[in-house]
Parts: sequence; structure tokens; C-alpha cells
Amino acid sequence: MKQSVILFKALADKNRIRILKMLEKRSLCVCEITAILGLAVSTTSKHLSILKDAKLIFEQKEGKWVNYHLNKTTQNKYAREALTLIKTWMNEDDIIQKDLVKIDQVNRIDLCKG
Amino acid sequence: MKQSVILFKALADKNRIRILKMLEKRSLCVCEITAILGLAVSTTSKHLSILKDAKLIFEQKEGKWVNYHLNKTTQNKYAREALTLIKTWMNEDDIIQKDLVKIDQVNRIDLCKG
DNA sequence: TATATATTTCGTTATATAACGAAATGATGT
DNA sequence: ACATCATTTCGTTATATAACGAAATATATA
Repeated sequence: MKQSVILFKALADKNRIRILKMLEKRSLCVCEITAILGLAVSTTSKHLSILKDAKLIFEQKEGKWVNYHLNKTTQNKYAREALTLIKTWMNEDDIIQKDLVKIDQVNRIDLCKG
Repeated sequence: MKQSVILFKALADKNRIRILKMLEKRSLCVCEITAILGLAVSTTSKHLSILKDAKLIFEQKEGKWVNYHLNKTTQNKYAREALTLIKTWMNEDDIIQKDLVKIDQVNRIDLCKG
């Protein structure tokens, strides 16, 4: 039960849902996610660590960047099934759709010279 | 997205998960749920209202009692699919199993005489 | 009508969470 | 080694949440 509660707490935040829906499209680094959400970098980083603790995402270092990916094939049953579920959810949501458009527009190199 | 966040917030609490897992077995009144959880009645009532707002449960008055039921056929897609999902979750959990045993033992008439 | 019981609402308190900026950490390239 | 950039961690603050008991509301029965 504890793991489920960790999972649902992770999902119970608008900005973390936005992150997951973005990552459905492609993996992103912290500064790209930060730019799209319009939050402080430290806040984004904290959200990512909560999603990571819930096994919903994983990170992969690529030079100075840290790329985050959806953890679609995780061993964690709860996280895996939750990701499958929300894949079909909120796709008509206005904010989600705008975020997806922004993903195509962001450029990691320009963005991250903050 | 707002409705999803309301749903996940509702699910992101140990006691509310316990309530939902209990209601999978049968519908219960507030005093039965209160007795099993070991909380103040007002706290249980608040949990129930949060679950109700998320469309996960509905109430039915029966005399002086208010019975709560899982809202399995709700129009709300998110709630309905979430209920289906967690039906298969946490069934091995120790607390959940003990709660289910308690359900067979509680007697509404004795319990609710404060 | 009055009383008892079941539940909800209200007011309060303690804890958890989300947000920020600043400082620390890690990696790249000069 | 040093400077730069990306990210994380830390410390703080404001808001949200979970818990309780007391008061209010609703129903059943004497």
C-alpha cells in the first residue's frame, strides 16, 4: 500500500502530470521541462525526484544534461499500469496540448544558457 | 486535468485507499468505516467527502445510516478506470487483509452506539 | 414533542507540500 | 586548474492537508 500511496501522491500534482504527459512525446532534460512549465529550476528538479521515487520516470545522463524518460517497462507494477492508464487521459486538455506544441519549439542549447 | 488531479489527490492517502478496498467487499456506513480505521468520526466523514468529490464513491441513505458504495459505473471516466485498476492492487497488503476480516466482524447496531 | 443516534460541518492545530533563491555538486571544455 | 553550464540540495515561506473535538443537522423512535 505504501508504494501505491507514493505513486498517487506523485500523480496528485498538476505540474507533475504535465511532466509525464510531455515525456510521453519524448524524453527531455531538466532545463527544457523547466522552460515549458515556467517554474524555478529547483522546483522542477524536486518534481522530477518525486516522479523518480514513484518509479514513473528514470534519468539518463548525457554529458552535462540529465535526460528524463517515462519508465514504461519498470518492474514496479503500480507505476507501469498507471503510466498505461494516463496515456489515454487528458489528451484533450488545453494546457497539455499547448505543452506538446512547445516541446517541438524548445531548443536545449539556447534554453539552457539561463 | 483538474478532474484527474482531484482523483489522484483522493487516492493519495492511506486511509482513503483502505476505505476503497473495504468498499470493494461491501458497502458500509460511516460508523463501520470509522470503527475499522480507528479514526474520529469527523475525520472519516471528511475522507468520504473527498472520495465522493472524486466520484469514486456515492452515498445512499438508509434510515439514520448513510451507506457508501463504490461508484463502479460512474460516468466519470477517470474514477471508473481508477477503480478498475486498484481492484487488482494491494490485495496482498497486510493492513488491507486485516480490514477485510474486520468487515465480517463489525455489527452496525452495536458499533454505532458511540 | 423530546430523546437518542448517525453524520456532517466548523474551528483549531500539527504536519506535509510546493514554491523560490542561494549554495553545493557534477560534468565539459579552455 | 579554472570557468561555465546543468542540475541537485538546502533553507525558508506560504499554502494545503489530516487529524481532533465540539457544535450543528438529520433521522428514528419513545
